[in-house]
Amino acid sequence: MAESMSGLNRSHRCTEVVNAQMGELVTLMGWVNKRRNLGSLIFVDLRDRSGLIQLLFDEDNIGAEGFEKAGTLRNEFVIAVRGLVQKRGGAVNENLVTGEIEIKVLELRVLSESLTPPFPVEDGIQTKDELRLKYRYLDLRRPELQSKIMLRSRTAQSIRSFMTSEGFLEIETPMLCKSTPEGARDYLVPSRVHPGSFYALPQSPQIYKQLLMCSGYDRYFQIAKCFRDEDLRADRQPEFTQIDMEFSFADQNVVMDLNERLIAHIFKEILDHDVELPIQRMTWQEAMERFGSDKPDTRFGMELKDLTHSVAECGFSVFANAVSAGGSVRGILAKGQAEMPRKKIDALGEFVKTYGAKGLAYLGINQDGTYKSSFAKFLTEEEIHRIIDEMEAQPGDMMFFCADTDKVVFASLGALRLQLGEQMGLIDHSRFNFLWVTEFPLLEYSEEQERWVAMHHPFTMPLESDLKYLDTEPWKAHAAAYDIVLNGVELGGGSERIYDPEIQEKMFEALGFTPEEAYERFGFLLDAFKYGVPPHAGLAFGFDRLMMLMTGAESIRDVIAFPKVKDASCLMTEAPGEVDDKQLKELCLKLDLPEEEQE
RNA sequence: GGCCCAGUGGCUCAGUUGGUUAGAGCGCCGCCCUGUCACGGCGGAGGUCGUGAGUUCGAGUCUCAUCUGGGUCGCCA
Repeated sequence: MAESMSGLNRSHRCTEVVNAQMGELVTLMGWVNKRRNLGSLIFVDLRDRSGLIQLLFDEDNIGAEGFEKAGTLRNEFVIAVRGLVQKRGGAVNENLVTGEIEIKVLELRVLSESLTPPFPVEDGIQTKDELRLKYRYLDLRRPELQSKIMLRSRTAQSIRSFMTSEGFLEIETPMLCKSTPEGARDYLVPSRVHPGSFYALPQSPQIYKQLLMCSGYDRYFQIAKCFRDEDLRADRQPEFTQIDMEFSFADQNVVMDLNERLIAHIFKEILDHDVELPIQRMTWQEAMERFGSDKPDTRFGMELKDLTHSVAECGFSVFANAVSAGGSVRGILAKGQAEMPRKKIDALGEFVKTYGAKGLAYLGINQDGTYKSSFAKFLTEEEIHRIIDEMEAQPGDMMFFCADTDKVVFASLGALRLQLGEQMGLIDHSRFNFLWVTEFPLLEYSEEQERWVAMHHPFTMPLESDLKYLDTEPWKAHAAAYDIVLNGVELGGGSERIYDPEIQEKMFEALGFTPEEAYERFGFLLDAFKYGVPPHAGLAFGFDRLMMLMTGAESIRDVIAFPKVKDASCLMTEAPGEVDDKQLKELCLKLDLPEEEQE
């Protein structure tokens, strides 16, 4: 039976008691983490979000009735105790902040009992995600998760105070927005008042923040919820949080400088880690050529080498054909891996196939100077030597090569590099390597839509030097767009924005919108640009990803209080769920489910 | 949508070439225990092996389908 806490006021959190006086009377409330019943002496570890403290129950202090009640305590009961702070009678527990003290309990109230939890509420459990997520409220009691969620809160606070001190205003933007045709799939919300019409949940506050610049707010930020109806990954949730910001009268250097200082501020304040400024910059082209990725992990080398010209005429037709088809041949060097067993090489070959590669050529140099290779037999000794020279390989080294279009070669070798870097233990996991990747292409070709789409978003300013391409060859243009990368994870991205309606209209044209379509979708923005708009630029961080990296979490789920699973459902609430006919009718909606999903 | 991995008491796992009554640790329940902190001791309960078909004299084990969760490619302005 639950008892009332009436008349008691919590005086401390558990670990805050270390600051109390010996002999002081304290009132604590929390969860039973563990009990140790020695017969006529009962120890209980009391837990709250601050940590643990040991409670001591014996009949002399709490009386017969109280002692009997203490005997009924079980894990996860919520209790309140009044008692005296004292030095432990037994050994000190070095593992606890409160290891030298304990509470001699004078009064116990059981505020709430608990069933036996379905998994242990403690760190280091191996319980399946499925069960943890169903009982998320229990999982969130575990110290390792609590520390991540609390770190997230402190980080948000740190961001707010920094941004505010830099003259940014925190302004909220709508959750019910207009659906945009570009970018990710929208989550739609039907309108009751406008039957047949839908709101969309924001993929980002992009347009609103640009309008705030039009309105003269100058420096805006928001810790904003965003929604994208796309498939999940270990670092991707359908609803997520961005640190979103926009600057007026600023170019990309202003944005990058402020964000470097923001990052340094957060890492110092929250992790006591010094971020070396300025953060290294690299163009998109350089990132692709050196690392095969637009988000390079710069914690280790093993960079790609371009062999296209060296092998263009060689006797291995796979290489020669790729080159004559306009593609490239590139390789990476795995130091000291010449002994790699065939089975492992084959596994790596299968691995790169998932990135579109048709195969993986390899060339190892044995210590005795002989070769272990899938293709050396097609080459002259001279051709082999040229490759070895270009790769800077030594006896004992292994080389891997990929020949295809640049897109496939970069994707395959970029992924292979990460895989090998991890397998060979080249990655120092204690490091935080930041990197700016700049000058992204303005457009990229969408095979699915059979047209050019904006790589960043349609409001991204082309580089001034590339404006000349807009009318005739827009795919050649690069953008004043930049991503910030941490340890190979895309943390955030931003750009200078178009503020000239003429350029914006050309951009829409390049994307294949007729002026009418562009006006239909973004007329309000184009109109706004006609009434005096400051040059502006901005950036948005993935807050969840930042927290994931700052806490060392393996999954983004560990830094989100109530995450969704792979199919975007919630195992705890079982959202999404069906709604009743009355609700549908009110919205003038009728279901038209595919055959196999009907009962 | 494709590919890969996993699913055995509450939890984590073991389970041999298919062969008696499916085991262990932790947890749980009961009794005992005055300095424990992975408390200890004694005893006990608890499993249609994710689900459904199939092969077989016989299936936790083999086959197929399916469900659930994870990872990944596509997708993610």
